Amino acid sequence: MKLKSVDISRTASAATIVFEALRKAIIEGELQDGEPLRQDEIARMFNTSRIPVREAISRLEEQGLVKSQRYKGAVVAGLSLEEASEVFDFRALVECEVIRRAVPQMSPTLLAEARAYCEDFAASPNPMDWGDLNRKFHGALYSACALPYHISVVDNAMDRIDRYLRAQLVLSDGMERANIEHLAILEACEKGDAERAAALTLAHIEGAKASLAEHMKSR
Amino acid sequence: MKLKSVDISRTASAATIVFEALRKAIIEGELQDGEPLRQDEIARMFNTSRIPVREAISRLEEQGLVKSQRYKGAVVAGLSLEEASEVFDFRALVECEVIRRAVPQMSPTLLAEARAYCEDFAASPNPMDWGDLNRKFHGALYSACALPYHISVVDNAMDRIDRYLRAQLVLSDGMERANIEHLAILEACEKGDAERAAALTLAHIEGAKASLAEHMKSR
DNA sequence: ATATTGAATATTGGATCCAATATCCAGTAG
DNA sequence: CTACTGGATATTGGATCCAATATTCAATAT
Repeated sequence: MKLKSVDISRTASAATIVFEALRKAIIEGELQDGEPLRQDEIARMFNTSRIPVREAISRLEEQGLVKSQRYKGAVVAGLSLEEASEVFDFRALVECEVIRRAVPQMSPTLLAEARAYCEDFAASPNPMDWGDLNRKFHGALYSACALPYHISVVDNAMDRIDRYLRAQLVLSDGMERANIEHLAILEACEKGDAERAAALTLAHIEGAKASLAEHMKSR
Repeated sequence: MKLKSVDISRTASAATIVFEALRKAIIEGELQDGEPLRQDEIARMFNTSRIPVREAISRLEEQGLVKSQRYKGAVVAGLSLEEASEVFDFRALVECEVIRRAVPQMSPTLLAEARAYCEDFAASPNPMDWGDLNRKFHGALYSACALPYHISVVDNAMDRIDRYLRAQLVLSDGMERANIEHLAILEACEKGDAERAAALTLAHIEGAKASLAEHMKSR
């Protein structure tokens, strides 16, 4: 039978739609740290009832993106400088290993894809897109490692600090340096030098951590 | 005012109680891989409605302990050998770093506590307790590292493979070897030798991985 | 006998309603 | 004027009901 088929059983429930929208709003920084999430208000915005909203919020809490207190509601979970630093340390540990194991398995197609994201990142005039393209670039490289659990954990770590990185990319000269470092990482990958790619990734993450620490302290 | 006070706002909701009970049942292997979780049945067991049960299940899904399909329900998420192996590799990476950073900060009190768990583990006649005491031992050592995010991530990784480890501890001679390795790790910690503790932890985890692989292949 | 259809049942997803708790504010005592 | 009390309002947690989908199984056609 010739028919463009779709797996209907995987269509999104209302709860999933709300979850993804809230997650996006949080990691992009559209919802401020500490901002309360009112079930009623969100339900009205999505034209649904509070039940799927509650499910979405409880999932976000499990992901560490919101904190809730019984009968008081949920607020966006912000990170202290110490907490954010720890997440960076964690990323450094895991992402270095991921890219080390990814490099030997990168196909030319994948490298071309990563290069495209890298160039988009450098060329994009819209700061709102930087965070996305940054993640797409790194994600493309990491995807070659064939370690789905590692990648899912890194994604969650990234979710927690994404909004701070975005803010900092916009406010400082972080954009320029990020771009130079991306090119260096990409080059190491293209040459098949896993150790160098890992070392550069380490520097990239530690640099971002230091820069963010500077930025958060001054605030 | 002298009064033994309790923070009532942190008392557990029905959803939390169900979540924790299901989580425990899954990681202890009481619920088989692939076993469906019927909302109605669970609700009746806890004498509540399906609403908190659904919230519990959606949290479990976010933790990766169950998988659900729209309108079909949730089942306990089992791991293939490859998936389990990846989780072990991840644990090796993170737990080594955690114990390396924990060793310099271990107080005599903490070491005594860890030794107590270690001895309980060795002496416990009840296989049902082994998994618990094993986690308490490692958890006690790790708690000194003051890296709460790392620890929470390790906990989640452990949740995913706990039931397989338990089954294997019971069925093979894993218990004996685990005990010897625990003592060696503890000794390294007491001597303040972080690198040795990390190396022993690595061997401990890789040994468990190999042993589990053997066990899963034969099944 | 096997495959297909359609009704009956089971199960999940969501809406609405009620109860429990928190928050806010006016009133009152000191 | 300040601190406490009590009620009005807002918000969350849970129960019940309804709609949408899946599953099972009997009936039927080939």
